[in-house]
Amino acid sequence: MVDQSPVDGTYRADGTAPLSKTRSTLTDQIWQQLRNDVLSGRQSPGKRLRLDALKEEYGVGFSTLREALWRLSAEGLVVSNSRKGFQVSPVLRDELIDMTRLRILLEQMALDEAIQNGNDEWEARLLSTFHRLSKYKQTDGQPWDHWHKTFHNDLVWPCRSPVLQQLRNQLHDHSRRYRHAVRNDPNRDDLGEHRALLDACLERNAQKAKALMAQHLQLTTDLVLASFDR
Amino acid sequence: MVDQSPVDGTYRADGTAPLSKTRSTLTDQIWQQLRNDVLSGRQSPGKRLRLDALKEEYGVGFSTLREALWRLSAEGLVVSNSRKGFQVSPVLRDELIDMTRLRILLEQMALDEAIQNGNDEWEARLLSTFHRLSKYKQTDGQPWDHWHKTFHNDLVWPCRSPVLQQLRNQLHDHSRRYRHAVRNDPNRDDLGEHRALLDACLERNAQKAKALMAQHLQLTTDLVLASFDR
DNA sequence: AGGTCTTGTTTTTTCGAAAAAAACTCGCCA
DNA sequence: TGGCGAGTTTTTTTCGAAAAAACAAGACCT
Repeated sequence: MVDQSPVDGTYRADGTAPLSKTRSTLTDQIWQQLRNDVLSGRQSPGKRLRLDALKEEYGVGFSTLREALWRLSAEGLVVSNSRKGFQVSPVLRDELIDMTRLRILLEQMALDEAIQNGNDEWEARLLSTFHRLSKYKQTDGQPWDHWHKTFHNDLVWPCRSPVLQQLRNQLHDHSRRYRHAVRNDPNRDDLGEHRALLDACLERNAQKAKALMAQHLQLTTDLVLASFDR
Repeated sequence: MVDQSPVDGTYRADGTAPLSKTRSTLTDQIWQQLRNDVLSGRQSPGKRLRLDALKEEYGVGFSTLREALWRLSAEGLVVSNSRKGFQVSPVLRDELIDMTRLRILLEQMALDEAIQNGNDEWEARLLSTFHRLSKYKQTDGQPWDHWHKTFHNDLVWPCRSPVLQQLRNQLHDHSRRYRHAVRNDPNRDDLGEHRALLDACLERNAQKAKALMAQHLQLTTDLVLASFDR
């Protein structure tokens, strides 16, 4: 169970890795790129991933690609068809429903514990991240995605269960693939929903926060499902 | 999120893959072998995995090994230290505690739904698997591990949530690494605990089953923790 | 002694070539 | 028409060599 978010949590618009003492390996970089492309929908669900084509596209050798692909396949973002190459995991209506149900449960669990343990630093963090999130619209793509994920992570920041955090992240990332499949509803008040969550946390009102979280996740899912059925 | 149990669920004492139309790839086989060795403790926690040594030990080339290792690293069974090779993930007291808490919750959730949906086929399956499990002792290693996992999977077989099943399996496998770290307590009644779970399910007594499950998992954990502190 | 520079050794990372499979083409036949 | 099979092309899988990085052992300096 490796933490699957960028190592240091910093966000860079161009996707470059931050400089550090030890340069990261190529496999790592390509993994990150591919992962991002899959999550953002640039590599669309179900698409066959031919090694030759990827070699061109990402400018690296076979082994590097295959290492990255196996990694993604263990995460479930890519499926490997024995001896018939790789393919971006398809999106399935039922999986989305199933996943959302689990997500709601896990997020609520984490939220409960977060609100129990929350302190000043938490509040500061939340406000700061919310402020940053408010600068972007969902249609802004990458930057919005980044701060959105960060905000949701910050919401449950005081929850001291790495395993739970890990599972949350796993499901969050998977959901992103679905979210990107649809154009966003223009008369939905995204920011408002997040502000409501923020407020409930500042009030330490666990019941309210959990209810809002369920609504928030369910609403997104319903919109995606609606577009599925068209 | 790929299902991480052997593809077809059959068990073979010698660990050979079942014959099928399309032979599986070498990477797949090595992944499975390495995975098993890590879970069974044959490759002990924290151990540095040198490529050269593995090349000898498993008789395959670099790429094959690295693909398998990356896969395991995505599952969290191995950690990759950028440019400093791989190592079996160490076991951590806190992680075990954390994981157990989550496991209890997920298992209970699944159990609830299973008991709701359970039917005749379920009962037959459970009895059959329990019978097979009863033929082995925990010290028998692989075969016991196999039927033990199968039994726990069968307990929640009617739960129709692939995502939940997936997460359960993930945590179950991880726990196995901890379980194997200790000699089993001789005056613990393993089989009895499992029979009690079986009975509660046949009675469709969800409350009882959930309580037993919590006890079952917690007891194992406590034994492991005790040996940690020595 | 403690630090650090140099140099040689080990280990990991990355690449492209060769082997092995799979997919495709096209002619043949029923 | 539709299925079968030989031969060809494409694509994947596997390997070992070469490059790059990490590590270890002394030599030297303060």
